[in-house]
Amino acid sequence: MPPEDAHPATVVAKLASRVALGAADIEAILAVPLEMRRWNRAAYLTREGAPPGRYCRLVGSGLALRHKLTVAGGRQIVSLHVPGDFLDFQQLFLAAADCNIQALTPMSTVDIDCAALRELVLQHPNIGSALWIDALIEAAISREWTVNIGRRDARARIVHLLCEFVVRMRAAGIPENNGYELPMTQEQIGDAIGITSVHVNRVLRMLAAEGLIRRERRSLICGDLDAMRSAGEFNPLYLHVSPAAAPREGSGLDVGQST
Amino acid sequence: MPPEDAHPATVVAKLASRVALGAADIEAILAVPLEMRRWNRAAYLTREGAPPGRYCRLVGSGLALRHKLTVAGGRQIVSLHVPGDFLDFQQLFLAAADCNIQALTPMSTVDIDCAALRELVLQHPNIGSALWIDALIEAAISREWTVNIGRRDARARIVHLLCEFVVRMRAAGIPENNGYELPMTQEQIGDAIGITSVHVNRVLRMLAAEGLIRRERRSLICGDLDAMRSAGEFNPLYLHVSPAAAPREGSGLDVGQST
DNA sequence: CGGCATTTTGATAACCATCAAGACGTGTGG
DNA sequence: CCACACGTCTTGATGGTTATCAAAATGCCG
Repeated sequence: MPPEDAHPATVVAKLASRVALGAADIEAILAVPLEMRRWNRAAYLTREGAPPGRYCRLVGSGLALRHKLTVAGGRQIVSLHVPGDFLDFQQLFLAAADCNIQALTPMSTVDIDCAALRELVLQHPNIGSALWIDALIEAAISREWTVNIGRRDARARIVHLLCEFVVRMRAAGIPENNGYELPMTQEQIGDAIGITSVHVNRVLRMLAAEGLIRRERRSLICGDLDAMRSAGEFNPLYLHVSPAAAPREGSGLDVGQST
Repeated sequence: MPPEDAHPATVVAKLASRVALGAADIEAILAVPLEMRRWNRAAYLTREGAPPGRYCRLVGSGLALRHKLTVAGGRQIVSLHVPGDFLDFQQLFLAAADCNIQALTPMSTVDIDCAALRELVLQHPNIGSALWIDALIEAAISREWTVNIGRRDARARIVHLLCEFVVRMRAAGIPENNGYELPMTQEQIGDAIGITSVHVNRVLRMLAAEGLIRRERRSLICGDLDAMRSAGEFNPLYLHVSPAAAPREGSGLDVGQST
């Protein structure tokens, strides 16, 4: 399933989706050395506390996540990353990673030399803007996760997670194939929304019984999107997807302004 | 209590704390028009959904917070901001605010013209780096809040919040006066860590009975810092405070590398 | 001094965690 | 191709943490 998409065009396309690039920008990007790397499921790309590595990576194909472990042995997944997402801006400017980065599925990354990318960001305003936008959206997503975990019940949390996943996959340009499958185990879902896998199981079968979701193998699929949106209190404003990029009115997950 | 500290030196000092500035950088900063503004307690600086305003602000004195409201009427505070913190990088690059910004105490902000700051960030690599560092640390804090809310019980959550507050105030250079007072109501504390004010009350009196914290008026004060750190599973790595900036070994809140 | 926000306390119930054990599936190796 | 092993899912029983509701006490501010 993961394609062989590791060339510079990936990076150009990613940045161009955020901001208009000039010829000089594109030339500069193409001049930066890139590498593609493949990762097995569950492979660690970075560990908490590790000093910056040589590369700053973005997801080429597949899915990644970041998580932190608590002293008590608990685990909290703090973010999910779809193709096109940068994984570790921290590498560029901070002295240590504050969380673990792990492959959720078999995946590939496009690895950019940190020093070169830092130059690109700091010397080319358009590229700098594009990365700023990415980082700020990531921060907004993180805040919404906090809200989700802090102020919604288990049912709404799961639904909200799924809604966000669908909108982000669409915005990333991943073609839909009878819905998007979220390939997480029930334990991983629990770790993402702050409940136990046992409770995830019970809520999931309730949702399936209601027809809100479908379940296949190790995956979840959105069923009734409109119902999902209201059940999950989902308002995609925080994803800052441009209306142009958000496909299909009436699909139940429009990007509107409503409060 | 809030001083009259709105001149450019505040901004220079803030940025210089993150990265070494050259003469040209400082000159550029000093050339940017600044304004100081005062806010009453509970005043809204920004509302969710609002388009970018003219100014990007940083806290001069006092405390601010950001929060989001849920459809069900709940409220989640997603961040707390101490003097020196930038409040809304989003203004610079995104089309709408994704959460509300509100004054926790009477406070002042240093307001920087957005266009001018954007120029500064994109044209001056050192200044760009400084803001990147700030934004990345803010993101790391947001992730830790997610962990706190998702995977710790009410007692540890409160203690963790207090520990973080102390370290951040110290790092911000706020002089300590028999400990730092966190001036939040029990309802606000509940909204920050995802529990109800009633439960906050019960946990708070337990903590006070143990001597872990002191309570005065509408404030909380750290008592036994070493005990706090372990009770809150607090590891300040994620705050990325440079060891040099972290005062006083043995104070119980050292910035170490331990997992 | 009065009004209002905040804190406090108690009683009850909901939601979710925990523990345990069995069923199911999926991938691997013989 | 089958058998086995292991991860994942499922289910039940029980208990704990926290929410909810209500009301009184306290303290702050004008």
